[in-house]
Amino acid sequence: MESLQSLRGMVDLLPERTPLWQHLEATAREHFRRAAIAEIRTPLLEATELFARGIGEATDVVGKEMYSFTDRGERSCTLRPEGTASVVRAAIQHGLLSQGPQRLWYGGPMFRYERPQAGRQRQFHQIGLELLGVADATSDAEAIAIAWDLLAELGVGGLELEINSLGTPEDRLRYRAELVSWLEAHHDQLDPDSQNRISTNPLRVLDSKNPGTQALLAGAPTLADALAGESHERFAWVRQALEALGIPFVLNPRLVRGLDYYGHTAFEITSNQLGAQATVCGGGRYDGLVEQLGGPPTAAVGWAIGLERLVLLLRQGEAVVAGPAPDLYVISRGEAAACQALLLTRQGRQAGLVVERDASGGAFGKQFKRADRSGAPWAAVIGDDEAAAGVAKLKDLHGEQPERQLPVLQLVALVKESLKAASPQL
RNA sequence: GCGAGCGUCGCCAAGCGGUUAAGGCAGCGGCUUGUGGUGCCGCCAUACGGGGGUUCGAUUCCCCUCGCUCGCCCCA
Repeated sequence: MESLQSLRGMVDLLPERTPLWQHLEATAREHFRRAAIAEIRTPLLEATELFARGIGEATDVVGKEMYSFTDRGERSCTLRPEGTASVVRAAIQHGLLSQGPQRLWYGGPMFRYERPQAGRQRQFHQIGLELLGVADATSDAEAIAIAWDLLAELGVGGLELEINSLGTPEDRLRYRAELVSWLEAHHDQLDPDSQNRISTNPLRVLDSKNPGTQALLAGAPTLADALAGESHERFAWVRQALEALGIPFVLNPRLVRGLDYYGHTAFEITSNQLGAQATVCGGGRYDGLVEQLGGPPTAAVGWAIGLERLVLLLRQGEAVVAGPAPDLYVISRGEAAACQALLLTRQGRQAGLVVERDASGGAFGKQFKRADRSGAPWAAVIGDDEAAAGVAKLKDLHGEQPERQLPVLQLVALVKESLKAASPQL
């Protein structure tokens, strides 16, 4: 038989890696708990229209990166490419917004049909925060602070927070018109990609990586100049709040987010150690989205962290999280002994111990070899004699304590005692 | 969607036109038929991603294809 492989861009997370992921998820959960943010879980599959309306028809994500198909009921369905649209949809659908501001987080897989490369997969994982129904500038800073502190606690160094203001929809419309006419006037000096974007998504020309274009852009009208006075004031408040919190940031007037729903504050947290995909966390304010998806006018701000990229950074810092070693490794030989060993194993587990049982039935020598490799401090040995007597031998694998023979319940209690002595906080 | 590099055992990796296709790690078995961590011995790719071609002969050269990796685009 020909063997099968996972689909392109779909990655298996092997047992060696899962402890690190669990650590990361647990840390994130704890930060959300302390920030009084509740978890929301929404389906992976949504109506295609949700993303078309929410993210924007003209964006790359919607235009060419979605996993869409028609189901048996002739509905166009899409595997979610991001989390915000679903969360907003759920909040509207269940009337959450009439119950006051919603502080929500989510996590899980997202799907985008792209060419895989460093820090980019077709199925990838995000955790994200959405604050719905909060309009004040300090909430923007609060959202950023939660992300910043989480990344800091995980031990990710060398991060940079970049912020910008995209202003109101009117600001952007006005600026867009200015920029387009300027770009058209300089059409011949632009790189081909940027020339195309004049008609598709002119704001994105601003963060072109083409050096010639970047140099040229120095003379282009800036978004900051196009902002109305109120937008300016609002952005000043956000910066002031960040300063008050002691969170360092750099202004990046060229920072333009690729999803249509962003306005006012936009930010990214980047690392120079990630290769081409430098953004670990991206987010901003999206005051118009709820209404656009059929809900009441609702101000909102949020972000998402890419877990694969985070893991990349953590692994560079050698932040290795070891899997758990068992407290007790159970060895047996013979049918009656195996049964007794299983009983001991279960009693140990019921008492809260981590117990691994060797089911090979092989030579004791081999079983001890595996016991040693498991890292367990104790081994319990049951052969025919012990099985007949209803006892087990307890062997100290790390220390020098002599081997003892005792009834299984006492053995479990003894191992528990020894662990308590080793780490009193248990 | 475009560009570049790479594909030899579960992992790392030599071989670069004729080899029994090295070696290391892991795994399995034994020395040690009931006691580990060391050591020693044995086993572990008719097979070099797949398909064509060139050649007396191809893992080694050429073409196609698939996959991986990195970059562009885009984004977390």
